[in-house]
Amino acid sequence: MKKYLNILKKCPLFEQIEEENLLGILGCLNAKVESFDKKYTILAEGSPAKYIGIVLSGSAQIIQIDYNGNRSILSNITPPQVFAEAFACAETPSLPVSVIADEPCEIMLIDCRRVLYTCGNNCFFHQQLIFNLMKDIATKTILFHQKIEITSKRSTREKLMTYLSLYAKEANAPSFDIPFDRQELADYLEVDRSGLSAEISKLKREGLIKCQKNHFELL
Amino acid sequence: MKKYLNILKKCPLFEQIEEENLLGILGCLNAKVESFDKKYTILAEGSPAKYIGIVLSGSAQIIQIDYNGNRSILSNITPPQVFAEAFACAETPSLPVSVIADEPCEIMLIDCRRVLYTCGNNCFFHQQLIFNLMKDIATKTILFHQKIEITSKRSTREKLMTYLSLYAKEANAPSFDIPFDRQELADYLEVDRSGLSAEISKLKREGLIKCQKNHFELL
DNA sequence: CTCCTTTTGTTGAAAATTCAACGGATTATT
DNA sequence: AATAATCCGTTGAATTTTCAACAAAAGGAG
Repeated sequence: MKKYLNILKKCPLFEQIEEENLLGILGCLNAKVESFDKKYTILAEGSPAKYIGIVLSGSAQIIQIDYNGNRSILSNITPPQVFAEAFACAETPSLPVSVIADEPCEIMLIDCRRVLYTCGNNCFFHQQLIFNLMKDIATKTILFHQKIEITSKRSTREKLMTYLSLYAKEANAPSFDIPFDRQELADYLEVDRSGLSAEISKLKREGLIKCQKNHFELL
Repeated sequence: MKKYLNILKKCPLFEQIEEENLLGILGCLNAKVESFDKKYTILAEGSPAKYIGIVLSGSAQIIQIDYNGNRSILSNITPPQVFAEAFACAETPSLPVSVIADEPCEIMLIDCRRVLYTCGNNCFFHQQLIFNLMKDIATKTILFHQKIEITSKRSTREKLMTYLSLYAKEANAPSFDIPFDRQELADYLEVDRSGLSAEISKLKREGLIKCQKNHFELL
């Protein structure tokens, strides 16, 4: 566990918690670490929503696949972000999404009941964890609002430009790398891939953006 | 305040709080009640995100209007639901949405700092409120997932059927009233109103649904 | 370095959505 | 009860998106 401390102390779940207490807390929470290769399923849709996940290395995606096989990407998560926490905390019986390794990654899994309910020991830290979870879930809600703002646009062009503008604002720079390849970006924006490629080319020709692979620049 | 107790004791924010303590807590939170006529703005986009709202009577809508004037409806809220709590708890500087009265309504507004931070008095209840907020925001996140699941479908028909199916599941009945008129439903599904009307007619002709105004039945 | 796989851009045709406009129906107002 | 305002379904044209197929480019494996 020790080698993960540098990541974990930056994790929103452990905000305001002293580093020297962290190892003890992890023990009390019965935290486990697992490794996953690229494309492997970390948490499967339909399985019990009892775990709070933390990305320690690599990256993962939250996805949903409908009965037609269409993939929808809800978000991309990187260290030291938390995932699946809302489902666990809302005590949803089963997960409505899958979490997939986007590259080889190490994931910490914590049974949410260990976080939400006290265990009888000296659990001074529970209140802080619950407060942190509340903040974290609230922040995620904001991100979902952004995704809805993006996908509520009616055209591929507007969806893309809204996404890029928000990303630039977040990155605080007009030039940045996005965490998606073309198909993934299409699945995030909820549009057709070939149409998206065509629209990117058009925006380039019009001199509104520059783009090479997943590097974009707003002009 | 007394006349609102019956609603407030059912409010997710006050879960597990004894009714006899509620009035005192409301005082400590400095809760205010305001009335709004239909179509009036309860909280405006861009204003500081400091209030947690509770619908005491009537109903309200969370909406977003883009630079083209297109309205997007994020959700419809009825008593005793809470709103704007995620923005307040995430300490977002300003609201990215507006809250509008959908019919005449009474709204309780609470400054979120009174909830999140202790005031020096006998604030035994803060921990419970924070726990309740966490649960409530987590539940809202699930609802956003549902909205994304609906709007990620590529056709008006699929969006509508997904919406109706989820609504029927929620209502636990094949027949139900939705809280939207046609234009509002279109703005929730993120589609064109006239196209939506046409699609509803088509589904009726095909015998897949029955519908009169805002009453729907899945066949 | 070569072969194989995956990703990406392009194209054209089919299908769907949007848009504007209109009339009928319903609801609210005076 | 009459009038005004709003809501709703329909239509056809214009625009967009989707879909399928293909070839070029990039990346990975041996």
